[in-house]
Amino acid sequence: MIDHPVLHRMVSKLAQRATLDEADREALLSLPFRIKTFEPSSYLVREGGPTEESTLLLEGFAYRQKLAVSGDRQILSVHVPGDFVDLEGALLNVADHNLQALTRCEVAAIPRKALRELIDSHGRVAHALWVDTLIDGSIFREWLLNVGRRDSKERIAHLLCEFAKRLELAGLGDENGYTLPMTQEQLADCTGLTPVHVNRTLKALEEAGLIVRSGRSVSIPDWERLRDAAGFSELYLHLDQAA
Amino acid sequence: MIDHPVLHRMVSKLAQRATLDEADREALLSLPFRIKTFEPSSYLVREGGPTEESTLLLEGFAYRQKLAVSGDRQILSVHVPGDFVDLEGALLNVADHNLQALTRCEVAAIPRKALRELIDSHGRVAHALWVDTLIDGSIFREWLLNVGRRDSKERIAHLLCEFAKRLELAGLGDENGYTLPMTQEQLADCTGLTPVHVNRTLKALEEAGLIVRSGRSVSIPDWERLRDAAGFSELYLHLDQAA
DNA sequence: TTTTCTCCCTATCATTTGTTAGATCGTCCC
DNA sequence: GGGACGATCTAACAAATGATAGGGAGAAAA
Repeated sequence: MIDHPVLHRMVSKLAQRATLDEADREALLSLPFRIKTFEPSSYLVREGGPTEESTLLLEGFAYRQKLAVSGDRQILSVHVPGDFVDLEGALLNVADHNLQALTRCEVAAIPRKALRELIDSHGRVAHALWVDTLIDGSIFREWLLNVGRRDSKERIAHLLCEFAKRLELAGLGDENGYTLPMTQEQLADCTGLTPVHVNRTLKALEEAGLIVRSGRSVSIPDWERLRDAAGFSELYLHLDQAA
Repeated sequence: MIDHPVLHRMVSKLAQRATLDEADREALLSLPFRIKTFEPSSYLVREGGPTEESTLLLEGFAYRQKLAVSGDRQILSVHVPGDFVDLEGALLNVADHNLQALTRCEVAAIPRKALRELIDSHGRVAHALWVDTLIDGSIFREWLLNVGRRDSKERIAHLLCEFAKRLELAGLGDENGYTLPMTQEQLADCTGLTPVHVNRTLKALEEAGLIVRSGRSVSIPDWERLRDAAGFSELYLHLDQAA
């Protein structure tokens, strides 16, 4: 067991999702793992591949994606440090999507077997992890609404709102702004748009005074206005999800 | 406890997802519940509302949906008899989406409290139910890809392929065809299209010989061709997911 | 039978978004 | 400094999809 600050943050996050006693925390912290580093755009997991390990993201950003037969890519979710990505891997036999590094990132890779033993022996930990996957599911549903039924401005604005909230939780920004670790092409793949149109849309949002950009930093002069333009409501993030 | 055939089908489905012993099955079958009937388009659960009960769909079809502020609706998933819908309700404090009856349907409504006790006391049952929610999550991801990165023909074709597989599993159709319980407007809300365009697209699929329609029955003269046109691969349904 | 209602279907036109092709800008590397 | 590179940004045009409007068919109700 190593002593990485993100590990502790992860444990406190889980502790909000189910009542964990000292033994539960202990069991979580003594999970075996290997530290691995991935370069930007390298694959952590491939669709159709076996699921040997789950990964706790320690540093950097990663995303899940799937490819259409046309080769077009859809980004399914973006993960920040502290996220337990690919928890499905412990329970499902085959990966149904790809997991790719967004920035250079460092992860703790936990063997499937150890994780399953933890789940089988520690009901409350299993409960907390389950809630984690349910919140992931809620975010997928919101993205589905985003891509299916919002126009490009709302769509991008919504994504920016979600990042603001989630980066704030991860201690990497706040409602006033943050540094977006994505290219416009990746934003396009999150929203089902083309890079050209993302560019147009960002420009339009900026002209409307909803955001101010400088490089990849986004600042949000008026959170309420951006939120309203996006139709954003944080309900789906289940931030209240205490035990 | 009543003796509904769908209950037993549900238990065998779960038994494929984790090893369940006799006590586990017994516990599942003796969950308390109330039988309720819902008329088409009535709400079983409302977004933002409390989550008092989870519902096992016994007969009929239901769907989850969310509304954009514009009033546009996105259908998130469609459920068939035997599906344990709204299992999130047992673990999350607030519903993040609506659950609506597609056809007249009959459900067993299980109190949140009883379900949580079952989960806490029967680890293997919890495991099986967790896997169920993970497969739901996988389907959300595929829908996200569908809506985000497939054009209208592929999108509709993909939806028709998924229904074929899932209705087959529920004993309500097969790869040769089935009766679709949805209007074109609802298909539009599943795919992020407009009803007019769904109509055009269905016509185009029929003219291409990929499907034959008669009322709401769809027959599939050549499964391989439809599958290829849709870019459909059943991997994401995790049909293999045995213990 | 007539009425009413919902759904299906189509035509026409409008709009959003996509495509293609480059120009520009900053950074890294030599 | 001078490329080389990836990312951003723009313009002009094309294509897919949306909006509006209404006809028609079938089922249920009166």
